[in-house]
Amino acid sequence: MKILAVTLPKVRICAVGQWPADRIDRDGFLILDDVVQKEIANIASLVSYECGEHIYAQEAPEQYIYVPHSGAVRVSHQLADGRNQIVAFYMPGEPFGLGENGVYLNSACALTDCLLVRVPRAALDALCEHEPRLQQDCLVGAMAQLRLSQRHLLIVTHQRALKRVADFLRECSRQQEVFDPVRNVLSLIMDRSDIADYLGTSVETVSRMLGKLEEEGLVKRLDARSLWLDLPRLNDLLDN
Amino acid sequence: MKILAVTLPKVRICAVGQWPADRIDRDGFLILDDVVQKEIANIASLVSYECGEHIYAQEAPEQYIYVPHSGAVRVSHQLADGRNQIVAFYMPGEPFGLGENGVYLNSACALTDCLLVRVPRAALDALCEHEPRLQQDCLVGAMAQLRLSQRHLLIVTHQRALKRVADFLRECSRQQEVFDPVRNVLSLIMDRSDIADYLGTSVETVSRMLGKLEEEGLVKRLDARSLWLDLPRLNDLLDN
DNA sequence: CGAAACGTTGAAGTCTCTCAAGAAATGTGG
DNA sequence: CCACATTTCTTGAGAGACTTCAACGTTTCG
Repeated sequence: MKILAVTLPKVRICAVGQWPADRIDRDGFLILDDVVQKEIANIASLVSYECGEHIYAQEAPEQYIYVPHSGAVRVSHQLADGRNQIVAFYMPGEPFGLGENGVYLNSACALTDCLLVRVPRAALDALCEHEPRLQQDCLVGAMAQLRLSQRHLLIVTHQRALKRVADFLRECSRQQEVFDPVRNVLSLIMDRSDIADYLGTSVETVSRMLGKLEEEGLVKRLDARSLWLDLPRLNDLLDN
Repeated sequence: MKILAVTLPKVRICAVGQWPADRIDRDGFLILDDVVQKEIANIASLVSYECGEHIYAQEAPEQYIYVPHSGAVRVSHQLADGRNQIVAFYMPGEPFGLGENGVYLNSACALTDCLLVRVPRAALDALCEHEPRLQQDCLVGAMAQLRLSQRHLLIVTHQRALKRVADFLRECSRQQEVFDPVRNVLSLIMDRSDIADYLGTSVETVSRMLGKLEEEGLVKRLDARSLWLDLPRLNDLLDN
């Protein structure tokens, strides 16, 4: 981890579908007014992590909220028996760092090299006290995460492995950072075991389901991390 | 559904473990200051539902936030194939009514006869604008729900059916409304299929796992809805 | 009392996991 | 740049858990 001493870039918060249209800029990020941006800049810092580097650990004191500026982050929960549930992957603009009773609930790890905006929680809370607008944005953000979490639950409990994998690919293809809509090629930023841990299954099953999707022609493995997708047919599969 | 024309009781919001100790009263509810209570009373109404009655439907316009005053509520999500995932059960003091893009994400149904405090969302949003304290309480509440949802995911994906059922019983036994700690008897308010849909399994499996727990002496079925529990041994099972 | 809903139990079948081995990709040192 | 080690991915086979289908017992309620 390195704290960068450059001026903080504007905090960009991913906002599509959550906020009213007049609060979203053309890139799909939330518009914060200049005063708030400035006040955040006063308390936040920009930090960089290398691929694979640990950001915080489950049970560690909950000090910061993070917002990725570039790169991607994996947040997961370790169980007593050593298994691992990936709670979510975070892309630029998606805040993470949920705690409970002052400690982090999960651990976070850099999936790629990344730059994060890091905001001390206490200072953010204080700032929210006299910036109701920001407070509300936090609420809207938390509810968005709740919806995602509920959706995750639905997919993982009520779909067979094949659909889970297909759904995962579709969700990934929504992230413009990793999907080339011209060639229809998805560049996975995570390995098979991350996918398995996210979907609540095993690496072998993920691999087999990719094989099955490939047999059916819905997917083609260009290499392990690059997948050509037939999105219309994936949608068909998932919606019926 | 019946709208009751009595004076609104104090809104009581379940708060244990989420808010600082000085904001929680002796019964474990959140203390709202009198001004806020009054303003909520101005916009809220008290409504009653009979057991089994429908409260709102998935996809219906998101009009209200509800807080149970008495009774219990089941919130579930219907899938295209007709299956059902129960997202959560709500007991007195636990607000529910999550939406997205102006429509409810799930449907809600009265599990028992119940009284609910019903707050129009628009009015609540407006009230929050000049009551930062209330806004913050909403945020804290949303994060609590997010934690619950993540926990639900962990249990359902990473535990075998036996432990899922055991965990479910333990969680239920935390609700003083349904657990008699003297006799160690849990009164289930939901039927087997609700439990199955909550745990992402089938009624038959729930029944079999109860049988297995009973064989081991961790549970005794007094009747279908009344279970004697050996909590220490249930904890043992779950923590190892 | 009889019908209907709910709960339990049994048996067969399916899906997924685990274990194991081989293939492909990645990295390292000469 | 190549040989080798290591990691990651894929594929196969057997075992185990859960689901589904079916039947039967129990409770509830008109």
